Amino acid sequence: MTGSRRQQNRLNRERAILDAALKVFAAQGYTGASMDAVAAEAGVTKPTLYSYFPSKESLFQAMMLGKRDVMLDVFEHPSGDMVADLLVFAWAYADTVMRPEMLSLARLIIGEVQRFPEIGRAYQASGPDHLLRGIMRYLDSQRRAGRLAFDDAELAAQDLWGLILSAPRTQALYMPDALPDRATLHRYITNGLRVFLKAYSTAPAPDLHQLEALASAPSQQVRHDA
Amino acid sequence: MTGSRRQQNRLNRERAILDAALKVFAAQGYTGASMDAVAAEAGVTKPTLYSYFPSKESLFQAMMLGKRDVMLDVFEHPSGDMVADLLVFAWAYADTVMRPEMLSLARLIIGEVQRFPEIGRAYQASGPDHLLRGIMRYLDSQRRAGRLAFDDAELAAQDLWGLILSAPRTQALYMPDALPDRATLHRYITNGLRVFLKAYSTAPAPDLHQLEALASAPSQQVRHDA
DNA sequence: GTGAAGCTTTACTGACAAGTAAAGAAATTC
DNA sequence: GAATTTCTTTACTTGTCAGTAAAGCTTCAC
Repeated sequence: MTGSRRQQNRLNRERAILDAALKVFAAQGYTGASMDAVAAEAGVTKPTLYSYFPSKESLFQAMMLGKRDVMLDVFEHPSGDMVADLLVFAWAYADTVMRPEMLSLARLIIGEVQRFPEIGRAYQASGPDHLLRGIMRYLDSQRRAGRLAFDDAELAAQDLWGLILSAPRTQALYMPDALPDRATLHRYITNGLRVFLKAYSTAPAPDLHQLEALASAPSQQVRHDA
Repeated sequence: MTGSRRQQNRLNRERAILDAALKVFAAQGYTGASMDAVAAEAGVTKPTLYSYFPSKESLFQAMMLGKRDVMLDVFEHPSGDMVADLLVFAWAYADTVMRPEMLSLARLIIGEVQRFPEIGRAYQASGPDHLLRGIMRYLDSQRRAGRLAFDDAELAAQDLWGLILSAPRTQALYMPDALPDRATLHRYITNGLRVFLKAYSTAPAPDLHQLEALASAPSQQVRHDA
């Protein structure tokens, strides 16, 4: 029904190859990764690999462009409680972006962006920019509801981002072996939201108290595949 | 006086080699860069290169560890006007960290950190961490003077950092061809400081007016070599 | 079942890069 | 100013990797 058995095998193998490519490229970098290593990791031999992708470069591009992380549309279902929404978003975002594989992918993109500028642009558009637009829409809705006050939604969204996770993420990029634990993330998130609300909330101070109570909310695992 | 002519030549050449190594490694990555290319860029041949550094790896490490950017001690000479100090700092920091060579270096480190973890740690310690401690000292002095209020100086310093430059810098890492112009940086800096002061300043609002007046202060070029 | 098609594998090629040996040039010492 | 030492270069070796040609196997059609 879903194609012949041959085609099915082909698709499975293609996926296996792409997964292997991600693994090997992320570990070794573009130039450091050998096609033999990718083939071995995928359980395939090299000419088979070349029957799926005509060159190393095309494999890399296909893998990267297919990997655009579908950035959680957490704000699609707002709860009506802004602080709770922001906390859910913050944890979902942290759980996505601080995963070791995601950090490896980011390192790979950053490291190879001079060689493959399109990949950097594509990632920026489908990841950060997409996320930013989601935040902007949500913040705007809260502004219309009178709960937030700002002129420039883009700046406000970037502030939220920067306050919550820029520090631990930047650090994680430089030090893969010292990923922050959940208590540390909690500290960043709580503090970041407090500062954000202090700067942008129309309520004088009350909603800050929710933060401590809510901060230890369960952290949802979030899907992030292609 | 400063050693024999031979030794002098040797030092000059070593510096030329290190400069060339930075250039080539930053452009091609560790695996992508060839020792021939480094030698050519330095105006030397390969065996000469190997007489200075016994291997590609040792050259890379020597180059990177020597390159720790001496992060501006802007806060060493506070003016007494906190908003003016913060603006000077923000621009000095922006001028250092957003330079194309600095961004290339950061990309190189991030891209190779899985291969050379010590380099990531060394960079983190001499760059961001060193800077952070400087900011903390300054913010603490302002808190003692009653102009700022916060519990955790480290979080406050990271907030300042994150608000001012995390967005343009992150974006620049992914998109080397689309560096923000000075007007854009101005926008980030002004907004970041406004949010920071709103969250942390003890003054209700007055000092914010200075921002617009001062924001277009001349941007000092800052030295940043090893 | 048998023939034909396509896919996969073993085995190879050409190019390039890290690192080196021995010849050649330059500077310092007496 | 000549001998020696040190540094630099030309020319090479070894290994690795991207990409490929031809042989072998599996799957589907009839």
